[in-house]
Amino acid sequence: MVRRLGNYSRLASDEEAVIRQMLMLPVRFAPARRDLIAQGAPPRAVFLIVSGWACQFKTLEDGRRQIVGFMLPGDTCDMNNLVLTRMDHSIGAVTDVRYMEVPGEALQRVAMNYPRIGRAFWWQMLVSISTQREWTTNLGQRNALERLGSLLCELALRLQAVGLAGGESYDLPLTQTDLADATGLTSVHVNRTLQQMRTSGLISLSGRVLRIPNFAMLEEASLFTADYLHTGQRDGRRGKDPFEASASSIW
Amino acid sequence: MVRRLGNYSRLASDEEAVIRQMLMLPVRFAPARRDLIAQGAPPRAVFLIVSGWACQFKTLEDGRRQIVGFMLPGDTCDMNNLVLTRMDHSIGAVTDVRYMEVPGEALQRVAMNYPRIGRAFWWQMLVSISTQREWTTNLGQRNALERLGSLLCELALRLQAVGLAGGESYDLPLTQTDLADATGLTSVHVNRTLQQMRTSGLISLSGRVLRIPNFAMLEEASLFTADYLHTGQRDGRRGKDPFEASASSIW
DNA sequence: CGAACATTTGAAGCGCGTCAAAGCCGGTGG
DNA sequence: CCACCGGCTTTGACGCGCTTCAAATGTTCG
Repeated sequence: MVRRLGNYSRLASDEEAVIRQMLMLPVRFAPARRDLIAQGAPPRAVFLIVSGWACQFKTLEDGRRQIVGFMLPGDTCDMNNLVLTRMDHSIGAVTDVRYMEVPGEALQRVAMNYPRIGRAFWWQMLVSISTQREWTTNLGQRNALERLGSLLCELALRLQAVGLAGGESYDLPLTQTDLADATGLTSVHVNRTLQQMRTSGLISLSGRVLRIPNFAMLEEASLFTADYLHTGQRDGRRGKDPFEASASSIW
Repeated sequence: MVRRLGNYSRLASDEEAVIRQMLMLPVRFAPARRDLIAQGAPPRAVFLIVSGWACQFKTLEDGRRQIVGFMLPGDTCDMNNLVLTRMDHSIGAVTDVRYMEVPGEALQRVAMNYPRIGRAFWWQMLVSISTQREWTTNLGQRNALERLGSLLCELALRLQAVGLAGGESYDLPLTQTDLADATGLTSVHVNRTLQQMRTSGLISLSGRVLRIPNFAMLEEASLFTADYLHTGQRDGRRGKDPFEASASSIW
């Protein structure tokens, strides 16, 4: 689960041990659709997703809702919690979620004492900013098909990075309403656009299984490039999954 | 200029001195519309804006452009540069810009040795994530008037935080095309929407001077809330500018 | 004074939203 | 095992917000 960090900075075994040590924490549970923490609440810790999907979202006064990011297993929320005094967004469970609440001090201490780990935290935080910028661009410049396509590409790569997407398909537990809230569209239009993507062979989606028969084709149709995920290539390590071959075209 | 940091964490005079020391760097210059650094380039340092406005933007393959944030005097870009290997966005000068390139190592060293300063950096970074989330929401959920209104509110508060907006007006060097690229609209529609905002008395804008006669009214019309800027209230210090009175209603 | 650029205006069209109703489940209880 | 229910998906008709294209009108600055 916390191989996420290993993705960013190669960790020695003692460093891994320290992390595992830090994570000797009770595993909490939230059923689907329950909030882990709500906008406006005082933050209490850093959330680490153990299993299931969660999402970060903001709510406007009149009820409109924007999902600003998804949290997959191994992801942590930003460290908002260590410094700021109020949550400016909520974190909600998409599916049943098992998670931990890691005390800020523990994180800070470990990050201080183990520079490589600290560096991994930094990396993670920068990637999350970068991703947020990409979402901004997604909503500002892309049309419905491109938005959905880009989102599905991002999820594919992120899931695969934690071993939850093999081959060319993955489990997509989002409803069309979730997709709508994430892409700034209506669920009706998401539905129609997904159908269009199906008939043009970009994806197949039934039940909760999404299949992307030709990743490169979807990337192109969506104007997706994976650079913003900064899937580290600094030390020459790359995955060998079929997915990645095309995703890494720009590197 | 770097009272920005002081906004986040009250700094002792020796800490201020250290920062000033670190900033004994040549002041560089970029004319309006020139890029400070381009997407794809290897990052070289952290940019600190001394005077003028810059913007961060992403460009899609087909030329569409999304401004993902503005950098005002006193702002630094994120520390992308210390960790990641490629810029995933460009930084461009909106007006003539004077700026510095602060070496990553210097920043790191200072942040390590002076915890309060380090904390201020953290704060700044978290605020920038938070702002990016707000922009995502802006583009995803708000209509043209609300998007423009929210942007103008944000700029008002940020300018005022560095002493560049007094009373109820400020200098807005953005063209309508810039506003369009930032809000995901076309410049034509920006134009029409601005007119509507003028006739309804929300703003007056001529030349480069923007006036917001009634900040609270604009906030309400735009569904703007300033919480995401996290203008620290942790130690009871608040500004006393007329602007702020209304902006802080939710606190 | 004239070129380049920013703002403004008009007319026409399309992408996406809205509203509403109809299928399609999976789950629950009798 | 079936009846029923609530939530998700799908479909249709219609309308509006915003885009597109094009041209006119400032405005700035060499």
